[in-house]
Amino acid sequence: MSNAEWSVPFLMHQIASQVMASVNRYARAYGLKFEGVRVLYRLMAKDGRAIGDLARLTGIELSTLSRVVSRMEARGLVRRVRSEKDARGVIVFLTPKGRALAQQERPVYFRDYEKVLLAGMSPRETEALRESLGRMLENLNHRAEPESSAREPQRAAR
Amino acid sequence: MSNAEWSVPFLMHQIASQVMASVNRYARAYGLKFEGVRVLYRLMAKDGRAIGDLARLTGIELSTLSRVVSRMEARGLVRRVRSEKDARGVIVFLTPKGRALAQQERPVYFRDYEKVLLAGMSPRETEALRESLGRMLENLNHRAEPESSAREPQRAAR
DNA sequence: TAAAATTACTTGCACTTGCAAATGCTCTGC
DNA sequence: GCAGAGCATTTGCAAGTGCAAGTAATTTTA
Repeated sequence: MSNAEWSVPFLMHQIASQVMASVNRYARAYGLKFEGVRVLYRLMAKDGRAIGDLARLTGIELSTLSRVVSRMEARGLVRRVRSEKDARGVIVFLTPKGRALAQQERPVYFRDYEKVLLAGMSPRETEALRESLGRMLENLNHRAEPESSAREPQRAAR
Repeated sequence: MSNAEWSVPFLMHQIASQVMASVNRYARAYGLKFEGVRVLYRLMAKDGRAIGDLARLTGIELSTLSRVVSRMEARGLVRRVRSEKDARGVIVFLTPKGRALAQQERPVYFRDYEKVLLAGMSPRETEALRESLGRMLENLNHRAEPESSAREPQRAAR
């Protein structure tokens, strides 16, 4: 029975957090972090989204995302517009500047990091990997917490 | 050409950060976060490690880790001992309490989260996945930043 | 063998985060 | 058509984070 540090969740975390740290260092030059980059790309795929939709799509916590968007807005990458249909909601749009940045930096995240990670793998292997990742994401979204299997955290050690 | 949000680094991040958030919520009951859990497990595999080694192993930033260890120490889970061989170094040991906690909670992270992620996959598929993850981790550790492929971040937009 | 460089951590600081509470809208039932 | 419930988002606050600058010990170098 191998070490917990080699379980899939830990491996994923290890890899993802290293990539994220690297992206953060890189993206600092234009005032973004990984989360901001992700928002940019989501808006590239479909512009004009509610904050809550972005949060659900990216898995970023709502209040965090609200502030991420604020910073992006301050940098002129996106713009908030109060929804006309429902004045509670805020719709986020890319500005031309934001669009240009996404276009310009896309290869870095989309191709370069992927290239590093997938180095030495066969197309068959990367295809299988991509599929497994998709599956895991679905699994997560359908059953977020693993309370299925056990007790609640009941110790109030705080 | 598909969307950047479906590239491997992004997928990994999405999955890992959701798991991490879930672990954080769960582990809060006994005052830990994912990083603390990881330290616990690393020490279970081999007790008595230098802070720097732990940082390298886990990929956690050194100063962050130093403080993670401080908090764990304050909770009585680990103990710092100044190294005798090299008085610059600090060796971190599990306390009985820390060991007990790791033992008790291991299934949650080791089995339960893995179960959620891997639901519906064949043994063959999970084996391939595990191998791919290992490969990616190696790739990262051998070539951390993707500056290989392109320009430096030269805009000083700050 | 003493200054200089290096290593191993820790700390100060400015900033970011997540939760909980607040704000400001909209819908429901009566 | 208005009180109360329910949403979408923002904000206050108490931690936590990463970088840069310390501190302290060791190794290198001249």
